[in-house]
Amino acid sequence: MASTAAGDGSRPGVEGRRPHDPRVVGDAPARLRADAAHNRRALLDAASATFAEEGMDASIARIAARAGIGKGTVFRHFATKQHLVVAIFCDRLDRLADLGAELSTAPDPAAALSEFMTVGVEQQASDRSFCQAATGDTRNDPAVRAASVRLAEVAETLTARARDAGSIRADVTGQDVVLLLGAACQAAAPVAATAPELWRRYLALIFDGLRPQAAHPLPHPAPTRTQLADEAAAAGSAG
Amino acid sequence: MASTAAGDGSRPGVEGRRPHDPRVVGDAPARLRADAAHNRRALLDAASATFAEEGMDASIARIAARAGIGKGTVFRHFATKQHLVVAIFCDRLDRLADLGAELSTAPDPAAALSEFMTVGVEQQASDRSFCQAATGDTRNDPAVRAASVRLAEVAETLTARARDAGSIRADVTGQDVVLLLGAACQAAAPVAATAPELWRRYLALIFDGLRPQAAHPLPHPAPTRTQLADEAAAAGSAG
DNA sequence: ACCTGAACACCGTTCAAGT
DNA sequence: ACCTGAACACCGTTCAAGT
Repeated sequence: MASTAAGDGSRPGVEGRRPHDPRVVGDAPARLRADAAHNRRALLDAASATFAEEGMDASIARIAARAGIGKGTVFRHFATKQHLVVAIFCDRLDRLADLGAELSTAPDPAAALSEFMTVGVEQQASDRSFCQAATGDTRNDPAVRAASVRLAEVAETLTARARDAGSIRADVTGQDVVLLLGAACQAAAPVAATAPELWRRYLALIFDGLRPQAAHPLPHPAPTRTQLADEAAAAGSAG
Repeated sequence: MASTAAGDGSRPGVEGRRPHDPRVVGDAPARLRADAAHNRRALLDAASATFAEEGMDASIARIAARAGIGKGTVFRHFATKQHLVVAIFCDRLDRLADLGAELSTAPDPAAALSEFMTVGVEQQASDRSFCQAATGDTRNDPAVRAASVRLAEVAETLTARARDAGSIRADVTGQDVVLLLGAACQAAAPVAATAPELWRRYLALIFDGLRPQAAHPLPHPAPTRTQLADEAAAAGSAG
């Protein structure tokens, strides 16, 4: 339905791996032939919509058909289904970070933080694949980690401003805020079909927990900025 | 590793479907032959441990091998992989409900609710399949719905006591409490490998949101007790 | 350089043959 | 009544053949 697109094709470096693979590893936007660029865009659009509707286990065949391309073409653009998921997931994170950056100069810090969180949860709640990707191996991908770090930095700016204004307790970080987006989404997920706006309730409840009025000492320190990177190593050695 | 078991085989009715299938649909514990009962137990133990370690996409072949039985035997006991997941998931829910029932007569209502939530999140945080099951189609299974309803009722008892004692805000229900368990778990999940106890931080943060001190009006009503049942119908017609 | 569908490997599920 | 592994269908991935 929605013609919303994932990515703009400007970061195709990380995914494909073939003998004559034209894609580069840096952020230089490798020039694609016109038909390839068109197919890539159609693929990302189809995948984005299909994953949102059906979750991460939607089949590649369905996505390829929806995009009007052959199955093989999917794997020319993305070495693996996982890489395709990563590209879309990163795009969502980037978009939210962009919004956060805009909001970081808004006049009311508490309202800005609230708006940021609201959009973040809304984005996740309408996408069946988002929570799956956030929990699964997807988060260990380098590109996802990079996008996550940037998102956490933007969130930290928003959080610091709200904290300085006294709207938010002192012991909460931007990383906390980002992680709590998934929390609100997950709480509402089991009843999403009958109460699609329920996430607003749990976001509000969680936001009340961020306020200074009810603050009790937290039993565990906030995750560090590099902990997500360590996470990948830990997962690798554990698997 | 752990010899923890899922279920006690006393509710085998819902899953299997074969020509000479001996299992009944009610709660009468169909008498299994000694070898069948033994295999069933081994299967549940192996599946419980494997799903916890590797998540829901662990292969049936691995589980069967771990249990020391043939692949075919798995499907004699559970018509589908999903049914196996359901059996284990229900058992987790039941165990938590049991704990809640015990805690409902504890002297300190707020401490009892906190203890209930702590054990609930702890259980989920150490099980890679739990969040997946809570988000996926698993929750639409009738047996899961029944277990969820019972869990919500127990939680409501605990919540009502804490509410009456003035420890918890008036607009929060037992259903909310149950859904927020998944929230705390999900928030911590992305960093679980490097900070396995991080969920304590988010549970504490969420619990602070339940206190009356920071309460602001909630923008959405609590889910109703029957909403989970409606959920299954909605999901069915939508798919 | 890029596209494609046939071919391969893997996994959930079925079933005929065993005890 | 129950167990088992070979057989089937499906899906992610590869690759030789096309333009």
